[in-house]
Amino acid sequence: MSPRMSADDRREAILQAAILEYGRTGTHATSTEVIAERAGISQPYLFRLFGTKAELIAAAIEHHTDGLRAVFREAVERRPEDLSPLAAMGAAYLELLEEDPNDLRCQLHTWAAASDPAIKDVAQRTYRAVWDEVAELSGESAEEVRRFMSYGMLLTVLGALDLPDLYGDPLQILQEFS
Amino acid sequence: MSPRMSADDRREAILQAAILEYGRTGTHATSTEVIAERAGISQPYLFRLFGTKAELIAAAIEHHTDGLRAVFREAVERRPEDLSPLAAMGAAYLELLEEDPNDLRCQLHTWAAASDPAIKDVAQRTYRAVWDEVAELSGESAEEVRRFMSYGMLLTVLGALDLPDLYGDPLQILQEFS
DNA sequence: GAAGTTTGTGAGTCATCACTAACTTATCGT
DNA sequence: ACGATAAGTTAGTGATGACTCACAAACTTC
Repeated sequence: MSPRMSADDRREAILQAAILEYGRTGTHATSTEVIAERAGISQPYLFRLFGTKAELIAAAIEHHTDGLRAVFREAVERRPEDLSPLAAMGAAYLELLEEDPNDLRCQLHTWAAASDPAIKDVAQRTYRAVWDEVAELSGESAEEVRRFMSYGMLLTVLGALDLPDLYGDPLQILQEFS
Repeated sequence: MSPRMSADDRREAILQAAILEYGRTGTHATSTEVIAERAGISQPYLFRLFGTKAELIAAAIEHHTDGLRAVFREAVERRPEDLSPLAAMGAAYLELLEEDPNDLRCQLHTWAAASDPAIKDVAQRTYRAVWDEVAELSGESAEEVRRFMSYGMLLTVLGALDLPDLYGDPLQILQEFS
C-alpha cells in the first residue's frame, strides 16, 4: 500500500523532521507525535528507530551541526579570491539566517537545554566542533576566532528575537573580517 | 496555623522561585508544581495570583531583566574612577556568571522560546531594554555597544555550556573595553 | 465579636505525552 | 512460490501537568 523506505533513509527523514520541529519549539515542547507526522510515519515506529526521545534529539542536534559545518566548509572552498575565510563563513551564516530563522534557533535551544544531562554532552561536543572547524578553516588567531564567534552568537540571538535593527548593517560587520 | 503574607510579597516570592526553576529547565520543562513548592505555597494558589503559567513566566522574565539592569546600573555607579562604564558592566556580568550559571541561562531560554507567541513580546522588549540600558549607561557609540553585547552573548553561551576554556582570558576581553 | 475580606488548601478533571505490545504487510533471497 | 526478514501500524497504558471548584482559616473593621 504505502511506499516503503530503507531504515537508514527513514532515519534521515526523521532527523530532518526533528530538526525542523526542534528549531521551532525546543525539546520539551516538541512531541514525538508531530515529528513522526512530519516524517510521514507513525509515532511508535519512530521509537523503534531511535529508542528514546532523548536519543532522537541528540541525534538531531548532531546532524544539524554537521550541516552547519558543511555550510562553512563549502563557503570557504567556493569563496571568491578576495574574500577572507572568516568573511565567507560570516556571509554564509547570514544567508542561513535569512533563509530560515528557525534553523539556527536549534542552536539556541541546545545551549539553553545544556543543563539537562541528556543534552549537555552533545551540546558541548557540537559547539566545540563548530568552533574548531571555524578556527581550522580560517587559520586565524584565537582572538580573531573568538571575535567571529561572538558576532555569531549575537546574530543568532537577534535572529531568533527578530530584532534585525539592533544589528545595524551586517555588511559593515562582515567587512571587519575581510 | 501557617504564617501569612500579603499577596504582593507572595507574588515576589513566587517570581524568585520561578526565575530559579526557569533558569534551570526553561518554560516547558518547569512545572507550576515545583515553582509553587519552592515558593512555599500550594499550586492552585499560584494560579490565583498569576492566572496562567504563561503570564507567570512572562512576569518572571520581566523581573529577571529588571534585576540585570539594576546590576548594570550599580556597577557603573560604584565603579572606580579609572574604569570605563562598559568594563564595569562586563566585570559585573562575569561575576553574575560565576555566582550562578543558571541565572543567566534564563536569558538563553527566553531567546530560544521567542518563537512562541506567548513569549515573543516579553523577549523582544526585555532584550531591547537591556541593550538600551547599556547604551545609555556607557554613552558609547552604537558599534562599541554592539561589540560589548556580542561578547556578552558569547559569555552567556559559554557559561551555559560550561566551556570556560574557549573564552580564553576574560580579563583580556575586559581590557578591550577599558 | 460578628461580618466581610483576603490568604490559602485538598481533591479532582481533562488533555497530552513518552513509550509498549501485539499484530500486519511489503520485500527479497532462493 | 514461499519462507524469512525488514518496514510499518493500531490500540493501548501510566504518568504528568495545567487548571478549576469548593471549601477553610486567618486577618480587618466596626
